[in-house]
Amino acid sequence: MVRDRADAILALAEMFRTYGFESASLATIEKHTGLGRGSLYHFFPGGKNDMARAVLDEVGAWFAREVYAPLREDGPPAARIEAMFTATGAYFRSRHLVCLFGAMAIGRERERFGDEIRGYFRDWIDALTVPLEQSGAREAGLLATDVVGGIQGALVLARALHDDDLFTRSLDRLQAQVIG
Amino acid sequence: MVRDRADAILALAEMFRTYGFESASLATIEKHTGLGRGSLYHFFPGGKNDMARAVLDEVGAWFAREVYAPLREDGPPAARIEAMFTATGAYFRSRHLVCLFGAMAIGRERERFGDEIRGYFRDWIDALTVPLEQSGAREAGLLATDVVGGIQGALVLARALHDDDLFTRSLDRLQAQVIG
DNA sequence: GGTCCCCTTTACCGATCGGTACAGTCTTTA
DNA sequence: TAAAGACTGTACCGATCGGTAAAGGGGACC
Repeated sequence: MVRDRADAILALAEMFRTYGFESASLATIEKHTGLGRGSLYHFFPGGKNDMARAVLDEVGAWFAREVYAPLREDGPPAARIEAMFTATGAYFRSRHLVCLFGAMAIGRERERFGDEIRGYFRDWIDALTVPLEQSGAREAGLLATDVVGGIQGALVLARALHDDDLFTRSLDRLQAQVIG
Repeated sequence: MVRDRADAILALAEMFRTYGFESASLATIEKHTGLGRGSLYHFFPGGKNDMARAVLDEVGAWFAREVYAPLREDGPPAARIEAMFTATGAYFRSRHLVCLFGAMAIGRERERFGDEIRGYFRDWIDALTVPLEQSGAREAGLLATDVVGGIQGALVLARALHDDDLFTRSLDRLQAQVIG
């Protein structure tokens, strides 16, 4: 089960997606991670704040590595954009259609983690702008904003309507909209 | 200040937008509404659950009256769609760019208020589908889904980036996309 | 004036909150 | 084998949580 800090971070991320950051109590965290209070405060001396920061770091690093960096690589822009949709689609589908940064942006956590949230979306939009521009799109920056926003909206709507396929099909339409 | 139940509901809605439903404590609610605990439980015998349901009812009724119904009226479809963007844009801009239903869809409140959340978005999409279809759009239902999702995404992104104008401009682009 | 009813105030409840303290148990290293 | 450091279990802390009980205030109506 949970063996070290890295494992704990993954379990915490899953928890925060399910319960939300503020509503995830330490008792619930203990139960879901299998870690006692002493262990939790050993790995995260700052308590829940440290846990959230570690989770956001992990997720942010994943996106930087698996999404943002590939968007800037060489090769056909359309293929890179398609890879982004594939990667992010699979990511959120296997994570209850919750984007932790998006959820925190909507809630009060925005005050505490504003910089991390802003950085996540800024980096995503900036990275997506690159291949869009290379593929000859006018206003690539605005288009990238609409695509990232469209993905976030699809998450909200799919969760609201309990319709996982809606998310998949929305992403398909977004993709078709930017690459023929 | 808060004189009756209707006033209280407006104050509660403002509170839930700021703090989120689960994180808004009764102490905070007392302070923001100016109502004592006895008064709150007099107006809302079921506690926070009743408060949330009353708030969702009020918001839902507002959208039904000010957004969904006008979308189904007579007249030029494009004008009705434009009116929807104007009304919802002004609504969310004056409410901290938070959609209570969207926020609850992302969070754990979805379990408790799933029917209300689902109804809100279903009604919105269904109503928007009408003028889109009348204006000759192919796949009007899917287009309506994308527009409603786009608005939700714009809310998330604008809050994440602390950029109110981003919300306005995103809505402008969405509008231009569906009505020339 | 008396009586009802809507609303409010206040005190209180057990449960749970996030966090701390600290002794104890492993595993690693010398 | 001994010491050290990484990790864990448990008891505990004051504060706050959502909710309840009951007495009192203040008009409206008879």
